[in-house]
Amino acid sequence: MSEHPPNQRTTLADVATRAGVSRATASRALAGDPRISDATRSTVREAAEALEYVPNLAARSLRARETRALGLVLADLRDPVHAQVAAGFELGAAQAGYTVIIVAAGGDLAEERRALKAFVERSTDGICVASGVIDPDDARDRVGSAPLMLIQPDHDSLVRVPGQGGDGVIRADDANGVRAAVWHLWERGRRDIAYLGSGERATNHLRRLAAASALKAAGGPSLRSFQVPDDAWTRPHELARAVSGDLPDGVICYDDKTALALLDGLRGEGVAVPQDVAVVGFDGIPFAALSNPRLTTVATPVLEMGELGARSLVAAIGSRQPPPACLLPVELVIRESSGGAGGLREDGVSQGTGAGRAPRPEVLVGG
Amino acid sequence: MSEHPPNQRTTLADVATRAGVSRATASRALAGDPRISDATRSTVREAAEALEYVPNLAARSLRARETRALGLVLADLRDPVHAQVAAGFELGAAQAGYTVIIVAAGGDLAEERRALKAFVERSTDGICVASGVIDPDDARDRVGSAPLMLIQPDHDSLVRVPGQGGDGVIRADDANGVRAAVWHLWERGRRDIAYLGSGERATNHLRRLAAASALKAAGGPSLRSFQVPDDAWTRPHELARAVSGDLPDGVICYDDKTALALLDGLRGEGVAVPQDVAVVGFDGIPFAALSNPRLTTVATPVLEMGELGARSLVAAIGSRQPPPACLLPVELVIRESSGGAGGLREDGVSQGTGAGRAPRPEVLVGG
DNA sequence: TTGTATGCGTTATCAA
DNA sequence: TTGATAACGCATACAA
Repeated sequence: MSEHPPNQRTTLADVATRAGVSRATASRALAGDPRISDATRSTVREAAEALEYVPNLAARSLRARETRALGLVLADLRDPVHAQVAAGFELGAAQAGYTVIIVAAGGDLAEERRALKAFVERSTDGICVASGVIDPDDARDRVGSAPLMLIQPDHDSLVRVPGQGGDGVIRADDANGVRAAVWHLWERGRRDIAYLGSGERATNHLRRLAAASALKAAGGPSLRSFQVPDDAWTRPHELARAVSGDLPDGVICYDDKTALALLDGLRGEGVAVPQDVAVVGFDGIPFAALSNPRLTTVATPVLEMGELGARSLVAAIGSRQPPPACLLPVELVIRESSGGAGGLREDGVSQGTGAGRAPRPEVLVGG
Repeated sequence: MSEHPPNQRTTLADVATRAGVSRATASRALAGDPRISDATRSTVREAAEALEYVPNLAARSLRARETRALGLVLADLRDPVHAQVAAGFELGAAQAGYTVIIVAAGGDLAEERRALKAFVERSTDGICVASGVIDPDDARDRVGSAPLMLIQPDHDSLVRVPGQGGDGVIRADDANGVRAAVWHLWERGRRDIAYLGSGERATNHLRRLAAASALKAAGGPSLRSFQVPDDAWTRPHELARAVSGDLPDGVICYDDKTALALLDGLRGEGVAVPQDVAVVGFDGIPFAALSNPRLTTVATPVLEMGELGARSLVAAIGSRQPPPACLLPVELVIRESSGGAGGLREDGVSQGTGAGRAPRPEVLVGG
């Protein structure tokens, strides 16, 4: 506390001095306090302008006990789905005047915990975990009194709790989407249907279970199942070989990345899609509409989920109520990889996910 | 300052009290100050543990004049390239113990300025603008004394300044990459080469100019040129129609999104790639390796650029030196859409960009 | 309508 | 080795 590196930032006190008023008055004037006379208000504003005053939010936060910042933990920004969620979250936050701190935890439990701790240290006004592997209850414990949202949590407890999940959980209706995919394949005459799973976590199990039960309900044989590692999509040959040995006539993939890689790999094997096998993806990333053949997929409203996450947090901050749970509808987008729309037009690519913005009660079919 | 919502967070004072020491001692003990006796240190640590003490970074920042936070402005997280840059930036920041505030400015100048202001208000220790449209000098003015990095700035001044650009500018060697693409097409016997530009900003012009001069240098005819809006990739038909009316035999696209959409659109028009026209993209996004035909592209080290951005900021913060400029090499990845590697093996998809991590002096060819 | 004084939770200075 | 105390920059309760 002695070296004055001469470029100290101008502070409220400087503004006050220049305007010839007290710090309190300067503060109130800039805050738009109605009790301040127009004359002083403009004097102060001019002084602030002239000195290029920028408020110090650390100080303000300390005093006001709010940071106007939200924390977002996610697995990996490189993944188009997570990036989309992040984009929506940032959008929702920005609209409400909040800034976003993002931590990529790589699907690692310890990292997720560290991220939560970082957010608590920074006193973020709200915290969101997207696709987290952390136990929701554990997460709730760690965030203290800050409102918490969980978007598509990937923890086992979710498999046991069908439907919405607890407070503050935003989920897509994965089960319904997978069901629609199975029905679609069934309707196209496919009977030897397989689920190609990637990763070993809860959402994967959930989707597999949904596929199995849908196939059973349709009166089909039991679901075939393939399981590949998380990063298998980076090795299309391997992916295709896993499936082509005993080729089903329909494959529902864990996600679009995997499905697109499978398409690529199958082409290498000389397997024709959809003639030899129909392929369905999951997520509805934009590139699913640009593949050859174009990919039939269960589109989830990822951007909307992120946006809703942020909005819910903001609402919870304002109301001091816990944010509600929400189950968002998904949409089966039928394209070439499963034989096409059959008379209906196919949908094109869009900036969004292909899913409608407004929650709708049923699984939608078509584009 | 009177209502005690009983769940006040435990503060350092609480820890000190419980440990029976002064706040100063508690602070030093937790900071690992060597002058504190082992006995008190552990007493304090236990107290902190027992009370689940979490330091308040706002207070610390206020006092210490550093936030250990970095600000990142980018256009849109939905874009795979920007998301990749963000991922690299977050990675580099996290490795150095910094957290990242991200603002998506949508390529809008006013938003970018607002973002910079927000970062200054939050006293981020360093600021990075990725693909910003803001004038670099303007940006430097606005960040005050905080170190600033610019990753692939998209401002006209960059067209005029070949090579590196000023301090703190990280660029990929776009011009060289485009040149390599032109040579590649030329070598494959393509003569009627076109550039398909998207957007109206500087990087687009830069790439077009590079293509034109390379074609001229090769002794070819003058470069044909198509220009489509930023979001044209969401309308593949339109994109294809723009080109197919007077079809060139080689097209270099502004980016991979556009190239992939073009592939899709051309398929609709019955145009064969690469037989009728060779297509080259730019960026090296993972899905470029999964298209059908797989996309030849100029791969840029996007993840590395983000990571380098963060590292450079951290270095600048430590050294109080302005961060240096850096021009990163790109890599022409030859795949099917331009006729394939011709004897060389083609590369597969990888998590990264396909470009080498270490800067290398020349444009690389092949996978 | 404005000013005075205090405290938000830390860390650093100085003294013991 | 530790403690008292003063800031950091701001917003507010209370006085005037």
